[in-house]
Amino acid sequence: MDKGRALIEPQAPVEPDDYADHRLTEVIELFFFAYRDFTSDPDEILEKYEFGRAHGRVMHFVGRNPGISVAELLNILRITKQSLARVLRELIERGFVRQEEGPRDRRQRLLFLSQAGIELVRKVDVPQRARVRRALEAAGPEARELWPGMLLGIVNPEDRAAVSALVSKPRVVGEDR
Amino acid sequence: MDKGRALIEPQAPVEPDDYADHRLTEVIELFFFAYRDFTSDPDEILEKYEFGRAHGRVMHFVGRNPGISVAELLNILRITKQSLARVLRELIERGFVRQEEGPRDRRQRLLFLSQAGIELVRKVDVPQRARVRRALEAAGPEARELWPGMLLGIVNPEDRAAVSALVSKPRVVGEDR
DNA sequence: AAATTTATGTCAGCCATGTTGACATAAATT
DNA sequence: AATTTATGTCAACATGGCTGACATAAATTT
Repeated sequence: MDKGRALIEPQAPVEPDDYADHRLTEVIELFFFAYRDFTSDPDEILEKYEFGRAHGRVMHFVGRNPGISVAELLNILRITKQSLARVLRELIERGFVRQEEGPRDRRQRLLFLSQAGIELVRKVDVPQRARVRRALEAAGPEARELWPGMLLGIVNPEDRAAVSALVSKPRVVGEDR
Repeated sequence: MDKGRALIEPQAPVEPDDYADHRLTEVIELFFFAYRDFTSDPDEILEKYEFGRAHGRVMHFVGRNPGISVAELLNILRITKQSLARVLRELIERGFVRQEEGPRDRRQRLLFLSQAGIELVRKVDVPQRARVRRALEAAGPEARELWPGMLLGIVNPEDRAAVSALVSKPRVVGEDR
């Protein structure tokens, strides 16, 4: 029903200003649609375990940062400790996450994935990674190098250094590949 | 505390497979962080009006597609009509959205932004557009052309045509620029 | 040693936004 | 005249956020 113009190469170039302006709208809307589908893969799998998106996020970041403290995890997720406590309790009770007393600071409860947790994270990652892989391949080699910088450009400037350090850590969960 | 490797240009190239594999993880995590900050701009402004993110989304897409039917809007948002009804009722009661009987099909309730709605959408858009503009500029001209295709590659294949048509429609809300 | 700060946990209640299921109405279509 | 479609509505429930108040143990400061 909606004809619209071609997405990648607009047929009739409009004025430069309008063009740049419209490109912003395009990216904003695509961001919404992309994220909507991007999150659907994990959701489906977690549902089978009676877990939600929040559980998936916690497991992901614990898996990527074994021994992370609760405070550090809170800083990544940007939620309150009360919100985290709920999902964390369930993950621990059901044996997907394990806590250890901090060796230096015994107040800390360092977080680790159990074997079950590692396996679930892997399972959740499969379709999501496949989705991103397809998008990277379709976009071509130049795009592959540009993706991370572009996404990082959306992040708040004051958080970029921390985010950059975090995402560039080598993979830990799934020592295989 | 976290050193990590440089994000954009890894210092020591690792094995090709590992590299590609890690790039996927990187993009997945960056997508989370980017979306987290991306949505924070609208949230702050809508809060002042005692509206939520859901109201913002409805106003955005109604503004972009004046005269859209409820069914079409539901198909964009992918939520249930009961969920939509709640926010839509508030938006209509408070005079940000207006309904008109469909001229051909009198069962339809076509949706339009009121003047107040147009103004609020513009207000909400300002920081979000600025954020994306900065990211586009920082990423360089090649990236600017690659963004939309890359994001579209994340969308479910069967929805791409519809999404593409939708986002490439010329701007309507904010006839100015 | 005592006082304070920090890391974490917990209880209780609230809010926004999603869900399902059932039913209602008017208009369009068969 | 019967059926389908577009929309709305009621009710109940789930998830994942939030605030505020308070508790405990360990580390740090005075």
